[in-house]
Amino acid sequence: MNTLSYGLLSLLSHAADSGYDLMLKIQPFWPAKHSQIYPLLAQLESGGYVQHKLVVQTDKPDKKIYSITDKGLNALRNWLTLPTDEPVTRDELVLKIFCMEQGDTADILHMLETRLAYYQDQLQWLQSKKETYAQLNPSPSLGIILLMQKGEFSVKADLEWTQWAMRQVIAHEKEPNPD
Amino acid sequence: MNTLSYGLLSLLSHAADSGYDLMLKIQPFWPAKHSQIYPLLAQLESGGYVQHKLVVQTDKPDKKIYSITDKGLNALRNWLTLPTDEPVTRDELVLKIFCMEQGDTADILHMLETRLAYYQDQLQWLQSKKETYAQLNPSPSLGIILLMQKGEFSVKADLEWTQWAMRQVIAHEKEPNPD
DNA sequence: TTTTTATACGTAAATTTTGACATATGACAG
DNA sequence: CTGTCATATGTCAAAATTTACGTATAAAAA
Repeated sequence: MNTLSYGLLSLLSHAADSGYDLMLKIQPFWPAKHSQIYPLLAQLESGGYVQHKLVVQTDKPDKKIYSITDKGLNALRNWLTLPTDEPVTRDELVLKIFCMEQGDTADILHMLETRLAYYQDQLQWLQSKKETYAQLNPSPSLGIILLMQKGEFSVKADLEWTQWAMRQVIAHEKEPNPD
Repeated sequence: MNTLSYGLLSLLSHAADSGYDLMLKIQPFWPAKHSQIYPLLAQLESGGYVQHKLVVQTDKPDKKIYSITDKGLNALRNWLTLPTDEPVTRDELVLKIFCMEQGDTADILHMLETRLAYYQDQLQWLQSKKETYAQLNPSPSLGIILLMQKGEFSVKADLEWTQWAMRQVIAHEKEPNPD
């Protein structure tokens, strides 16, 4: 039982879902491809943590709807009492910033612009999620509210940094020698 | 040539360094164990991107000091012009928050307290780094300044969220039924 | 009408990352 | 004087993750 397995159980503790949709929904929290999700769900099922029923669809391919079992819920509750790993972030951009003096200012600015657009998309996505969730759900889950807020705090800080960094890079280019 | 390889070249573009110290220095940007660093440095050397000389020490074990070659610098400069991967963050805490309703409030609060201490340590480390760097270096590298600021923006946002989340959890516990 | 996109599942190979095992020196604490 | 810690390098196995290969349906776009 690795962290991704618990992540899947965590999603399933809210509602039963297909492997395909679990894969889509877990992306913001723990990026994983379907080639990792499907075998893991089979493994969880063989361990008795989840079970599935086949749902036949006419407009789309048939799917397997997984639901969490009592054993799965117990495993989840126990996991919540265990020490929590520190977060891990890997960002190619920071490695490039570290040696930015080696490259052209235009390339660095282009990289920062692309990243800015990425963060803006993220923020828009978050805010639309927030709206639709508030509309659909009368008594929202505290956990989901906390997570949406975490995302917003984080992306806004990244967004501000990117804009600040772009200004710094431009200022540095215009005034390379202050004497 | 994967991202970690470029990360090592990026560090080496500032100064020659040992595998051990490169391993320590790259942690904040791209976590990696020495078992990953040493073979990669050997691979980079066989590719002609870096070279090393043995430095004999009396008080400590001997070490290999790696330096970047012209070929390495060219590879680094080319890398700066290529598209940049999106950042990847994996945080067990957010998966736990998602199903926090399944556990005890005390366990969740304990998790958040531990995380709070972690972020406070990070912030302290960053600010001490900032000071020592400013003192040691008369003309600081723009890249390093940008990165230290990025870290500070990010950790401060995480810190604020954690404190906010703890207040939310406490409020939610005290007033579970508003009617 | 052909191609692309989204849905939906699956496996196999390659890459990346972690954890364990291994050795060695000097300092420092118990 | 014995164990632990920081330094320093290395290999090997296992686990986690990504990329590629593979099938299939239906809608939408080109």
